[in-house]
Amino acid sequence: MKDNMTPLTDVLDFIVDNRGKTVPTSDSGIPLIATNCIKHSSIYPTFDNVRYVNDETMKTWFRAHPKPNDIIFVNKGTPGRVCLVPDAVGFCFAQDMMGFRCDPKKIDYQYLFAVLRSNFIQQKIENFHVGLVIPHFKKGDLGHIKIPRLSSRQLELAVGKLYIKLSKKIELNNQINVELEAMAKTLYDYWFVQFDFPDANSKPYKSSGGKMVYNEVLKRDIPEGWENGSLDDIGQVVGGSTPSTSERNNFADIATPWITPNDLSKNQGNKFISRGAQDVTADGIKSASLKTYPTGTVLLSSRAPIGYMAIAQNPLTTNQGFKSFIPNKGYSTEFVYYSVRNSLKTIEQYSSGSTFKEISGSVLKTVKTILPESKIVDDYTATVADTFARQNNLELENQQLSSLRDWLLPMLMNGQVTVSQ
DNA sequence: AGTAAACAGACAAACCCTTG
DNA sequence: CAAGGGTTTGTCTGTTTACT
Repeated sequence: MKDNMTPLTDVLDFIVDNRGKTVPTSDSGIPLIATNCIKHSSIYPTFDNVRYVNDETMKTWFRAHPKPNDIIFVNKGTPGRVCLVPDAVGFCFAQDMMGFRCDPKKIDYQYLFAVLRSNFIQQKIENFHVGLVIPHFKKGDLGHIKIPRLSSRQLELAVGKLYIKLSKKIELNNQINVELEAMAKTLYDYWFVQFDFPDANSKPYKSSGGKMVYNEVLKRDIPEGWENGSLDDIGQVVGGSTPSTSERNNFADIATPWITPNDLSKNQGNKFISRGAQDVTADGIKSASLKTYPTGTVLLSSRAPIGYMAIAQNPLTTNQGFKSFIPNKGYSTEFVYYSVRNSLKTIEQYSSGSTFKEISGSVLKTVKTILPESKIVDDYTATVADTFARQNNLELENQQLSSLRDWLLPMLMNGQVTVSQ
């Protein structure tokens, strides 16, 4: 790395620091973010499990508040995670993190932000962890974090801006995906919940007076010709398993993809999955009598967090935390996906267990659902197939963008690659 | 034998206390 | 009172045990 380094503390103007004391919260008011809101999947803090403080607390309790373009630095739990403070701040923060305010005469916040997120600095930070119980980064060690400097401030700024631009493109793709998802879901609801699928004259069926028949099992009117059924009717329900983890031969980096709920929680937001953290070998498959599921299988986590869903992008298998639907009963992946999603509330209600909730395969199979005429299902599939393909492409593009970003950053930092300004 | 539930450990986050 | 540390709480998940 560069020989030209500046201690982190030398480029900062101020540090927002509210560590060590507990904020009184209230039911509403100004959002109070905690360390779980600082994630590298987002440039800005997210508002997960956010709590609130009232005006009075906001004004009097804190030592300081973050300002736009401050860099929030987590120093407890998983020290080193950083996010930027957006232009409209809209939140305050308390313990276990600090806010770095850059001295604009000395460094651009964009560059410092990119550097702090680099593996190079993340590893340095890890080396300073203290605490026997909880990893902890001491404020006093900030001066030991050395920031590599480039030949000019202009170059640094360009690097920082490039990093942020790539990150923003990734987040934009994610937003597009959220909207595509809403569209496909809305269409499902419109066709199969409200029954306003296009009739023979391309008019919405129910609203245009399409014939409805009372169904005893579902206890409501459904379009004539449709039937009641259960989730067992729309796909083959299969459960995964875990080979003995003490037997090293059961696992490998590249073999048959094997998905655990943990892979989906890390993958959050992604609709398609190709592989998890570990693959299982032929030995592992044999010892746990695992079955491989085909592309297009709909995965549903069935333990602890019930309801993580994903679609197999290639043949794979899962651990025991999943029940999956192989779409081999005449209903498409697209239809199965939303039928299951639409049943999640019931599935959660049917789950049992004292330590944590779990839905068993046999109970899952009994969850009632509607079985439309196959032509309507086919039409739906044809309509949303393109949306699914676009979502998949955007997810793949994001994987490429983030690996590009993470590959490029160290090259830029050590001068192997340069940016035209 | 295969599936479901319980157990227990790991981990992370939120919170609180002590010390200089 | 700031800063550094631990305690508590809660969640997640692989493994074991129990039950068809």
